[in-house]
Amino acid sequence: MVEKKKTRIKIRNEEKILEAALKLFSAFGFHGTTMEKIAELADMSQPNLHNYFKTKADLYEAVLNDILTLWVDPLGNLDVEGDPETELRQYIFKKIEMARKYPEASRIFAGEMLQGAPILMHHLKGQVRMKVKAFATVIESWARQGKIRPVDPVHLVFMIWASTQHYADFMPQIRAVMDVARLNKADYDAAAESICSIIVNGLKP
Amino acid sequence: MVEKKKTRIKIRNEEKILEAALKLFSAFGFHGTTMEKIAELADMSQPNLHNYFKTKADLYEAVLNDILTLWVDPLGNLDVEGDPETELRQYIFKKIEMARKYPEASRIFAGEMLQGAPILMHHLKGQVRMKVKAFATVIESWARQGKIRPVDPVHLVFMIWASTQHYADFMPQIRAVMDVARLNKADYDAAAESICSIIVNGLKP
DNA sequence: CCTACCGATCGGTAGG
DNA sequence: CCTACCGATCGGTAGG
Repeated sequence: MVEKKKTRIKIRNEEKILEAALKLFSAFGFHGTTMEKIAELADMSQPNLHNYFKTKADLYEAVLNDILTLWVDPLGNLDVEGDPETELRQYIFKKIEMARKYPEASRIFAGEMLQGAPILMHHLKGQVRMKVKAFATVIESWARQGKIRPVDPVHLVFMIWASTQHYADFMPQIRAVMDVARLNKADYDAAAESICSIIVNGLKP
Repeated sequence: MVEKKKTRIKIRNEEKILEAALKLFSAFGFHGTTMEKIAELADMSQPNLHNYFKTKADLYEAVLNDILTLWVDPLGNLDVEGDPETELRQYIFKKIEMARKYPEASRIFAGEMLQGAPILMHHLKGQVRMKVKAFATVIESWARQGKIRPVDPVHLVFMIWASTQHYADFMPQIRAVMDVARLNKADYDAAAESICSIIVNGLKP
């Protein structure tokens, strides 16, 4: 059997396809992306893609699943024992950093939302809701202890997610308004700092 | 000439087409929407659409232009003479109300952003930047007068836009997390109230 | 993994 | 404003 060699190439190719697909799907959406373009970017023939992913829809789902772990998981959680200011700052900076490092992932999720999240709905009701519940528990505990002002934790988490992901999803508007060709790390940090200062101060008792 | 009668029907049909196109483009994107489907929803034959809009791209642009006035304009502005809390509350509630009443408009803009805003870029560098400049002037004036804490006005306005539009653009996630089939007016108001309280308190000197 | 190719869909036009 | 239809594109398969 020469399976070993084949398998290594297969794995490499699968990665190349997923990478190319992520870039194109995030930039042009599902219907705006052709298998031909993905094949081109992955440096393969178009029919060959179907040896790795049966259909275009399968490939799209694979891309979504691929980034789901990367997107939802490493977010971590607030430590109820920690100081609200420190914990929230950490959380917000982590989110901004993800918008900076993985803008395609952010955009593909946003695109899914805009279209009603047909594929992601299942995860939204599972993983994502759990994340929010955990977040809410900590916020409510802090409020009870008088460490922060009482606030609806669900709207708070939406506010944080929206404000941070905005820097990936609405990039063209941000570049146009700020009049820069590209945002550098300092710009993202300044954004995170602004968001932090408003939210942290906004939650002071 | 029977032009008068014809014109009236033509105007009515054009409206029907634009309405149908807005719904479908916002739900499925440009490439995910077919002229056939638009025709169906507008209750006309597909070839007849081309009598009103030469190409699909033209129709799409017409939809964008149509909502641009509705979206950017009536936002109004902050009154520098006014009380920061009152003014910001009004602004945020107006934005949430727009997300509630015109979610399709919000989503079509978001979709455009995700794809790099090829058509909207011109307006982003014009109208939208002007709006931000005007907003920034008021914020900075308030900060100088000591009415609010100094804060980067650009990041502040992005924060407000992102947080409010989120309730239109990320509807599926919001419904899944809140575990409701539909958000009613009270839900939107509660969201606006949460956003307001954090931002207004966050800006207190 | 490639060449060749099919069937379906879609935007747009002709012609009345 | 309709019927009929064309040309191009695209996802996917056959067969080797």
